[in-house]
Amino acid sequence: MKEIFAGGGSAPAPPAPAALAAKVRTLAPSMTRSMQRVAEAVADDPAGCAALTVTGLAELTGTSEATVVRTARLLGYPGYRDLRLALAGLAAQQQSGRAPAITTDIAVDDPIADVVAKLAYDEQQTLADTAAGLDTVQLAAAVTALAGARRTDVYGVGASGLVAQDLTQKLLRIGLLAHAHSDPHLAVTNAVQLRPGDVAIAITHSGTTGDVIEPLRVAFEHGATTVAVTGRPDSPVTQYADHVLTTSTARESELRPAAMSSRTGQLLVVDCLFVGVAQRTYDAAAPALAASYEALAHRHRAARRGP
Amino acid sequence: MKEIFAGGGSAPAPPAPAALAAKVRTLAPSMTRSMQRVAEAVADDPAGCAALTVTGLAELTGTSEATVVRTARLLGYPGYRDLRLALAGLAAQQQSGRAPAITTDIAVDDPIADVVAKLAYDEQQTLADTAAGLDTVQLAAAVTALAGARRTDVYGVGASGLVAQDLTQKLLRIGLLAHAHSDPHLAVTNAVQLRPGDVAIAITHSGTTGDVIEPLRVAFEHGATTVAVTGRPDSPVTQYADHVLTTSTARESELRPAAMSSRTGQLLVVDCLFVGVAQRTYDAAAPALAASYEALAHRHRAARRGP
DNA sequence: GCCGCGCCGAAAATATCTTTCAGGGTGTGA
DNA sequence: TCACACCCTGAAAGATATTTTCGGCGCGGC
Repeated sequence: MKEIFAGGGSAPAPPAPAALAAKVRTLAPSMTRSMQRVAEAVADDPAGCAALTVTGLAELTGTSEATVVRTARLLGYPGYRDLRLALAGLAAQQQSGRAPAITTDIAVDDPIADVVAKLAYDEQQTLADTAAGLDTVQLAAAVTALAGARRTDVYGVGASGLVAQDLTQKLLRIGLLAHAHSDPHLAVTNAVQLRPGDVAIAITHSGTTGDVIEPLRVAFEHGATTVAVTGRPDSPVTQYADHVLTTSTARESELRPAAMSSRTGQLLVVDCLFVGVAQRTYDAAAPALAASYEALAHRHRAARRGP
Repeated sequence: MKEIFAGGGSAPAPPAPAALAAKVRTLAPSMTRSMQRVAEAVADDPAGCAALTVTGLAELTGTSEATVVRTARLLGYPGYRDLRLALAGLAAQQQSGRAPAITTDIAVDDPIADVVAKLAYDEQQTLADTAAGLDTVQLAAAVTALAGARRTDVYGVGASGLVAQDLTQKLLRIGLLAHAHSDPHLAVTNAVQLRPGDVAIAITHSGTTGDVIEPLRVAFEHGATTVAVTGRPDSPVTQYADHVLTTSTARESELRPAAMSSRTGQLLVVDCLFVGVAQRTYDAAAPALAASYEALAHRHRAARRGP
């Protein structure tokens, strides 16, 4: 984190320290075939690849040096040299730290205890990857925009719609004006009302959901500050986003649809946004939170025991 | 050239992985003045040195490249390149080792990066705790009931309402008849329709939410199989629950409302239920999942590039 | 004071990494 | 169906980084 370059234009993208496996999964879909081979080799055996030179890795993956360098660039490093360094770090972490654990997928005949263990592990992994890959500069910018917004609209459909609602509920609790839209038509008609100083947030894992992109585009063109929460930082939705917050993409499969693991990462991002805003507006947020808690008290029955 | 084979027979010592600081101290007495300066710099700030080239490190220590290489050799590495790799690994290890220090609560003035780390850590903890505390027998029973249910009603209000909707969405996707109720009146009027063989699920963290307990009670009294997903296994809601699924309760505080961490555990339970049911009804669930995926395809825009 | 020993750094030699450029494949539009 | 354009891909040239070589210089012994 203390990297030398203070540089800093728009998106310097800090070289991932240990969020590499996550980044590979996140960016893999936007890679060409050859680059995917390289990325796969790297994610598969960080230690082994760290011991290889560009030429070695190129030969191993049956590609050329140029492709290896290109892949390193795509992953956010200045060149292969730095990727190799990060790889060595990752290898060390893996060796010393946690066990590789359960790498297998969920099978149809897995006992229920295994299902629990695998799902829990997977979601933990998603959280760790998302946290590691989250661009705190973008996050801070989004928080600032939210904290000062006149109103905030959040777009999401399907599973992401629930995440949108979750964010809205939280923001309302601290006194902010927020609304979640899952109806594409209403979303667009509302987006037209937005103006500079307002905030629009689109939540979509694939980044290609037209029903969510469209209102964000409208909001963007009306001058609102736009934020995209997506698992694909190069997807269409980011075209209209001032700030992009990337969630991790975990393995998915037949019994484990994308919606399941993506949701976990999205919720973490949403929580971060919420806490960030609550910090910024603490004087107003704290009493608002207390008040909303108080207001619900009478709807709870006394517990048999306990506090 | 020598990169490939570790060569052989009488290799005196494999490159130290992390025992570098110790090695420096051990070998320091046998070093020349210049080499000591290099070794000291390396032991002092592995991360910083890993970012430097031979020339950079030589300048930093006021020595020459040759000396740096000689030092690397003395420490047991083939050359500076490999020392640097080990250094990067060491730095990564040190950094990750520092991570568990985030046991403290989120403060108002925490930098955003800390917020992300703390939230992620907390939610991971919640997942681990929930997975560990989940009664697989109860879970299996609930899955069996769900898989054979004529219809399923899920009750939840507030943040838990979103979890209820999440479960409903999933069950619908695999062809089960499910409905989420967050309106207490409608929930009760629907609960009256339930009969043996049907399933009712109540989701409430505190276990004391009257709006959720009431419909579950009605369902229970009408002979439906009832399930409670709650953080308090001894709370009122469990009175009317045939099966109780316990979620973990993480720390909460002013800036971290209960809704945030409880939701994570609830979603894990919901995911487990879903996967469990999908396993049991695989022959019907798999094509249903595929179909729902297919149905959405045309609502996605093409990504900028693809595999 | 002279000599030998070995540490030290500048510069050459080599390996490694990066960039450039042109060939080839793929999908698209006519 | 054919032609076009785009973009992936790898070979080789160009730039950096690392390693080796070699001669100077200080230090202690005689």
